[in-house]
Amino acid sequence: MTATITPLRRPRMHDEVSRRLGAMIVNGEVVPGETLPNEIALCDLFGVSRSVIRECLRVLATKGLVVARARIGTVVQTPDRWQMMDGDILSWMETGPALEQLLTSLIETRLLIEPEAAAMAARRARAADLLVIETALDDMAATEADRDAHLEADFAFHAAIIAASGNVIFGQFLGVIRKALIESFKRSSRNPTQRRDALPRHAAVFDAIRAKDEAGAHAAMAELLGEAKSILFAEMDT
Amino acid sequence: MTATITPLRRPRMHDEVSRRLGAMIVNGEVVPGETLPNEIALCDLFGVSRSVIRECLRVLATKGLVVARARIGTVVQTPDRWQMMDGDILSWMETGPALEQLLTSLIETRLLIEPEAAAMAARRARAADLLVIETALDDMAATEADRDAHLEADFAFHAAIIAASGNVIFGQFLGVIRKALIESFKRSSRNPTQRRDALPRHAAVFDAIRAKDEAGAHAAMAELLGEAKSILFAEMDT
DNA sequence: TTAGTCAATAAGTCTGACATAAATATGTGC
DNA sequence: GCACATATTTATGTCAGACTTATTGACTAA
Repeated sequence: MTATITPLRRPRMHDEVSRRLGAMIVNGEVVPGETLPNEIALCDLFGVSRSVIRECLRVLATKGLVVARARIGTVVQTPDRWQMMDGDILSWMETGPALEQLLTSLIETRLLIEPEAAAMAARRARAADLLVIETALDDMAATEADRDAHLEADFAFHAAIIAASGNVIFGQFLGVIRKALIESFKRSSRNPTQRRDALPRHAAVFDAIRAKDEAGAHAAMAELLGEAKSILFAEMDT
Repeated sequence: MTATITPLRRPRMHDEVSRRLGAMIVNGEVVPGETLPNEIALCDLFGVSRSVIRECLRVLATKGLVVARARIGTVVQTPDRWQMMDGDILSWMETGPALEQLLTSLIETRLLIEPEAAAMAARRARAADLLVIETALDDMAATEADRDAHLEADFAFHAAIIAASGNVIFGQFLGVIRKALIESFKRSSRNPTQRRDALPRHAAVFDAIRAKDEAGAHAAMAELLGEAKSILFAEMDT
């Protein structure tokens, strides 16, 4: 029995159509500046009603991929307007330079944010925060046999530290990072690499936070991520 | 003639309804876990058709504010699912603890990201990148009389450095930061404070980048933002 | 030229119907 | 009386077709 079970929502037409249309855009099959076929034409193309098409276009517009204007049509936007922090855009991207740039940017940002979050946690963490972090650490130790559950506990550890940092923006990141890692593992169709000394490295971060050692927490997290970084880059090169 | 004129799109019903419904959610008038009135009831409440209501709910769902489930209804999500990097959520929030926490988080993140971006720009910037930064700097000098244009050039300066860093995620931030600052100025209904020595400080950042002095660029940007930070906090206290 | 008018087009809105998923109620056999 | 299967209810999801409105580009008159 796997540890994490996704709620498994039923398929909705507009989700599928959004995915396909969105993928066409983020993969450059439709160039920015270009206008999509009009709504009626899209109905014919996808074989769905106009309601479905319109809801898709609303979704894509909310993600910044397109803008709809009367009489003009729905025009594709330049990538700088895309909401990259939305996990969907990431998962719609096919392997290629654009995805690689996005992943590299995400990793760079993570390397910047998480050590700082650990330092902030060391400064601000309350007893309850520490307990959540420690629980995640215990879960990691207890689930070394079950890869999925172990990975889940690993994420929970990082999430707990970021939560303890008190910065709500940092939390948004981890969500995207998580999706990026899962996507990355899915594509390379092999299980996440797990180093033997991962656990003590995680524990080192926790110890520093508990000791309110800001610099130590920063360094320990940087150390931990340096490892994660090389692993992900190895995945990407596959 | 002001420098920046917004395109001035026509009003769309579902934009207005999204704004109102979204504001109700982000301001806690509807508690996470609670289900909204069903679509028919919302039609009556807002006096619009179901198409409009449905497109709104799709927008709010895309922003992570709600999730729609058959038979259950549309249920409000907890804030950790909200796409905080979306500028709308920020601008829908009324003054209060939640907004203040979000702004504080954004500023903390900015203080972390921009100096790093400057350092990366110092390492990676090509001639074309430097030219864009320098042009923005010249614009700042040339528009000291016109506040709007000056602020615009200021943003362009930061945007150019972030673009030169080559990190696409950093760019997403500046978009939100920009909205946050504009909102902040709008609410306090006074013009952005501008220090007399702002220009030389900006120039110092550019000089360090041009000289490929990573540490210097980092420090100069941190210095510049330390100032910006105190200004924004002063605005918030008003 | 310039300004005003008009037709064409695509998004935006409205209406009403039916399909489908899921929680609740109802019934049936043991 | 209990467990399991079935029906009902209720909300979202989808469909169809009509009408409205904004915007452009072409046409026309001063």
